Amino acid sequence: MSDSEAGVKLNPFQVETIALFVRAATVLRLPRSVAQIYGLLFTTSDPLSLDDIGDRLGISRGSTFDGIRWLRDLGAVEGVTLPGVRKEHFRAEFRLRTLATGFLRNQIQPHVHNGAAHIRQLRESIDASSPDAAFQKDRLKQIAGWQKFFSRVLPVIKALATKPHFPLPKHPSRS
Amino acid sequence: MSDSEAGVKLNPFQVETIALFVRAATVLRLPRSVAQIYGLLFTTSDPLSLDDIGDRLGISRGSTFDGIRWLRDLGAVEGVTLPGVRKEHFRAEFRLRTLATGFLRNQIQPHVHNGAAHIRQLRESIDASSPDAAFQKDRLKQIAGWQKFFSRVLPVIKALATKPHFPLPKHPSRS
DNA sequence: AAGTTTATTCATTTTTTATTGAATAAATCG
DNA sequence: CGATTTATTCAATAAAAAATGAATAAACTT
Repeated sequence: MSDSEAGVKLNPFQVETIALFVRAATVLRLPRSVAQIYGLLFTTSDPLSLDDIGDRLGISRGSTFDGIRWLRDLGAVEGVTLPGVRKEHFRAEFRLRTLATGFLRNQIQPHVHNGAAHIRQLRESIDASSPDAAFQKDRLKQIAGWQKFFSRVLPVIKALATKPHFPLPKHPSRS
Repeated sequence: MSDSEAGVKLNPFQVETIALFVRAATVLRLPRSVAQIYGLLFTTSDPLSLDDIGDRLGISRGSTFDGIRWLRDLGAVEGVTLPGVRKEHFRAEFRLRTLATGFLRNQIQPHVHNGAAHIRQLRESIDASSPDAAFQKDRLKQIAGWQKFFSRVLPVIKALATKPHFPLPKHPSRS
């Protein structure tokens, strides 16, 4: 579906920002609608309802709901209850630490954790009496090293995302 | 397609390892065949030809070729010329630094780089005379901050992957 | 409680992505 | 050189993922 239909309800800044997020989502292979929804909320100062969102983006009720759920699970969107208004409304969370933490927690961590169990299983598949055993043990060691790397690098990334001024090569300070 | 057909030509360690890589590829949303090929080469001590690979995995010539090209572009596989053998053969590269560097270079860096140009374009979409201008400038600042974060965090990951004993910053408890 | 609005599910359809394999090109050999 | 093997392309097909929207459930109102 073209964006032109939705475009009439969005200002140029929103159109451009949403396009940027959609490209980013493509890189991360996340659903387009998720990026659209986040982009819309990110560029809208007041919280929006599900209907508001679907209406302005021209996407279906189901996609809107699924997208909001995905974003909320991640911590990228939070629901707000407006006084005297029944429909739940939503607004974007955009602190880097929250986004990074949620993404790592939901999308990455589970797999890294499962990986440890799979490595044990891998070890058992080696036939010690085979002439390949030495070679296979070597490869297994390699995989275990990768696993270790990932389990250590994730907290570092998390820490970097949390600290606004993380220690790195000197750079011109912001004005 | 089921793996059973291919399984008969693979030992248990290979079957398990390939399954592990296929799962990892699913997380990274990379094509299954790429993971299969890498897994096969990783668990085979001697280099294999395109025909060897397609034959043992039960995948087509085209997929095999595409997968090898993808892996070779990344630096995860290297071609070797065996003396007196016409067909080119391939073997897996598995140093973490090479893999990480290649992945970042091919899959991530280009987009981060393009991002900088897109942010400039975004700035021009703000109508300074609109009442939203201040809000939009604020959001733009936010996006620019993310961009900065990514452009700085990538080299760090690269560095961590390169050093076998990387220095884990003693980060103070978050507040 | 019934009536109404809002939230959620999920079987179907659409769209996107990956795979196939026959056709073509390039390389190598006698 | 022509014959043969190997490498590469790409249009067609299959498989996977995302989007749709009508149906159902839950929440709220009077």
